[in-house]
This record gives sequence, C-alpha cells and structure tokens, in this order.
Amino acid sequence: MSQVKDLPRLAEQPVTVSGWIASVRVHARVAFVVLRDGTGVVQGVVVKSAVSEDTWALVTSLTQESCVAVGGVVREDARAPGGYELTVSDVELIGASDEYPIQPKEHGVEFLLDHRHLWLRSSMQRAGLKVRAEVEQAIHDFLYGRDFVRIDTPILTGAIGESAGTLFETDYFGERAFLAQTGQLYVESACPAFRKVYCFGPTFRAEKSKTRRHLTEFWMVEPEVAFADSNDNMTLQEAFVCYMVERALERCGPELEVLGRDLSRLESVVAPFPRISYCEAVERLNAEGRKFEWGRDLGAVEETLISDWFDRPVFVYNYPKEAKAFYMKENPADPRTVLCNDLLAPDGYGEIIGGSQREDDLDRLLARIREEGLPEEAYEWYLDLRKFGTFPHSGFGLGLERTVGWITGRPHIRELVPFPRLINRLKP
RNA sequence: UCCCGCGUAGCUCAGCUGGUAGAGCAGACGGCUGUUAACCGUCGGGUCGCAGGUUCGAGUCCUGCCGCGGGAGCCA
Repeated sequence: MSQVKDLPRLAEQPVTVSGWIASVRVHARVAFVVLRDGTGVVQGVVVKSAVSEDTWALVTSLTQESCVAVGGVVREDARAPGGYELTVSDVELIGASDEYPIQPKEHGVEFLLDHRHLWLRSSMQRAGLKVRAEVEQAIHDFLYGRDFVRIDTPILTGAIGESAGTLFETDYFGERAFLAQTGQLYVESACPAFRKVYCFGPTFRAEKSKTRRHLTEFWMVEPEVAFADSNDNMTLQEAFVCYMVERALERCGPELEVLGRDLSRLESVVAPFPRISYCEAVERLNAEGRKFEWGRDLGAVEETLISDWFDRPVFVYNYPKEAKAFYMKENPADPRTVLCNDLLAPDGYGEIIGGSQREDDLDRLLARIREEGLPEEAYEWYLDLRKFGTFPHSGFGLGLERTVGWITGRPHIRELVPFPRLINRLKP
C-alpha cells in the first residue's frame, strides 16, 4: 500500500492507496474522487468506460468519509490539486459512511465541538493539531538539548499549587484530593537532584472563564533551573519561544499556509525580546491616557496595549507583590515588588508565560504563606526545600495551547487541543 | 459571578413596523468527459429553545427559565 505523500515519486506506476473520501463529483462518464489518507490528499479520476460496471456503481454511490482502497496509476496532471492524480482502475469499500454530519461549509461552534471526534478530520483542524505536535516535539528537543531532565509530576495531589478556589476536587479513598494546576512545587523538589528539570503535562483549573484564551484542562511545560536568577530565566524563555517558532516555520509551512498565517509576523520573532518593568509599563500606560493605578495586576486590555508597542513577544517583569503568588522572591531593589515576569504574545494572544525567581529564604517564604492565609501544613514538604540546602532558582510555566494558538493565528485556543475541556464541555 | 448578543429544516441562515414558514447546502432520483465547496432539474424534510403573558391573531411584542457565543474578572 502506498501513501499519498509518496505519490509524486511514483509517477506512471500502479499503486493502491487507502483512505477516506473527502468528496465525490460524479459526471456522466467521469467521476472525481478526492481521497485523504492522513499523509495528504489526492484526486482519483474514474473514467466510466475504463472500469467495471460494479466499480462505477460503487464510485457513484460513495459518500463523504467512506473508507476505501483505491487502485490506479499515478499521473502528473496540472489540473489536479497538488499536480498529481490517480487514474483509478478499481475501488474497494472498506467502511461505508452514511450522512456524515460535517459538510465542507460553515458550521457553528457548538455543532463542531459536539462533533469534535469527526471535526478532527477537517483540514484546518489537522493543520492546527499538526503544529501543536511539532511544538510539543520542539519543547522536548530544546530542553533535552540543554541537558534538562524531564520530571513527570503527579496529577492527583493533596498539596495545593496556587489558589485553592480554582481547583477541581475529587475523592481519594475518603480523602480530599485535587487535580494539579501546576507541577511547579514538584519540579522545584527535583531541581537539587538534577539541576535543570522540567515537567510537561495537563493541568486543571476550575476557573469559570469564558474567553478565547481559557481551557479548564490545558498543557503546560514548566522548566526549573538551579542557580538561575530572574534575568537568566527570561533569557531562557526567549530562546525557548524562538526555537518553537523557528521549528514551526521550518517544518509546518504547508500547515501554516492552510491556516492562512501571516508568516512575516512569525519571522520577526527573534531574540532579544523587549523587557519592560511593571513600573515602566504603568507609567507609559498612564502617559498614553489609560488611567491605571500602581499595584493592580494588568488586565487583558492593558496586556494588549503593551504588546502592541512591539513587533514580537514582550517581557513585563517585577510585578507588585500583592498581584502575584506567594512563592516569588522579593525584589531586593524594591521590596514592594517580586522578581517575576510574564511574557505577552503579540496580536492580543496575551500571557503565554508566567515565571519567577523563587523565594529561597525560609522565613520570608513562611511569612508569605501566612500573609496569604494558606494552609501551612500543606506546604511542609515544600518548606523542607528551604531547610535542606536552599539555593537560588527560577522557573516558568508556558501554556501550550495559548502558544500554539498564537503561532497558528487561530481565533480561539480550543481548536489547538484535540478534545478541549471548557466550562460546560466535557464531551466528546 | 457580572455585562452584551443569539436560539427558525440534519447544517448555515432569511423572515421589515404582529396575519400560523422560505433559501442554500446535505439526502433521494434524473441529466451532464475534467470537476476543484462542480453545475442544472425534481422530490421529501419544521411542536420557529421551553413555559407563561399581551392580542381577534405571536417566529415576530413582554416576562421568566434553559442552552450557546463573545467579553470582564482570574490566570497559562
């Protein structure tokens, strides 16, 4: 059996290709059968006088998404999409398909998500998920190439990551358990064992968000590096993001074309990225007439304004303490702030990375936990890391779907995960 | 949780200031040597989201509920 992607090398040769019917156009004496096999799409030409009566009858009755094996000869022909087509001699029906719900036309979001298991076959969806897979591979390759050790962190947890209000709770043999919303505390633990580590997996947030940038289950990669300060952290993020974009440009050209992505917007994504402190950002926002009070966290509107100042992703660093999580290290130069950064993607895609240097001083960390009213006993093991050889370290979390959403230029990140989990959507 | 918008055929939608429903696609049948979401013709297909209300009369106006979409907050 041959694959569609190999057909240009098999010109004038007889082949058999198996796949699914994208469309059939039947005329009086000739029919066109468009076949998708997962490696590509090819048009088969069936001439009535050249095939058996049974074959013609089968071809003219084929429906969208029927699975078939098609035998024929590969021909170069300018009229064929892709330049090559199949002159069909015989067709075998493998699996019939009656009244396939998704038509080659506009559909509503709800309908498409209800049929996500079938929607995956559509060209835009295949392109988006292919880019996702490439970016995932790029993540592993980049970190492997820099001697990071992958640490798989638990999904069922007793400890708490950030804020307790947004956790999915479940029963664990009579005990309360939570689905992990970050693997950070665990990679911090593995840091003294391997120096550079990362985790990459699904995370869960019970936030009732209804925006194009939110999922309740999303994938996050979280590198953590010993002896790295906040600046080192940003430099790593910059190289990391550049590498992902490079890989997408290098290996997903056809997919980005299907998606209609403006490649010049991606080609400008090269280091160094601009770095602007929270204080500078607030100053500039106010100078531009947007009233914004120092101390508040930046909202979606402010993030978009800031990212529009630049042609590539931008770091906003050292936010006020109150706006950020308890584990971030106090800024010695300005104790109102912490050593942290967000990375804002261009074109309104918002925050794709949140990172920080971690608080490595036991007393300060404990004080912060108490200030936030967090359950101290849940963090006992985490505090141990500051008792037994504490060390400066930094890390960050990059949201995969947001990053791929930005790279592909899709309007909503729900399309960049095979089976999105959203508020009100658990199926299919 | 809050704000805005939308629920009409399997799908995407039209239906003006109230007079009990229409198109395209999909499906079935017929026609057409090369189409690119082919085209042309014929046919079948509807508790107008649900429940009340106003009215002689409601898809259309009002109220409530449900569902969906977009945004805010929160975050990646």
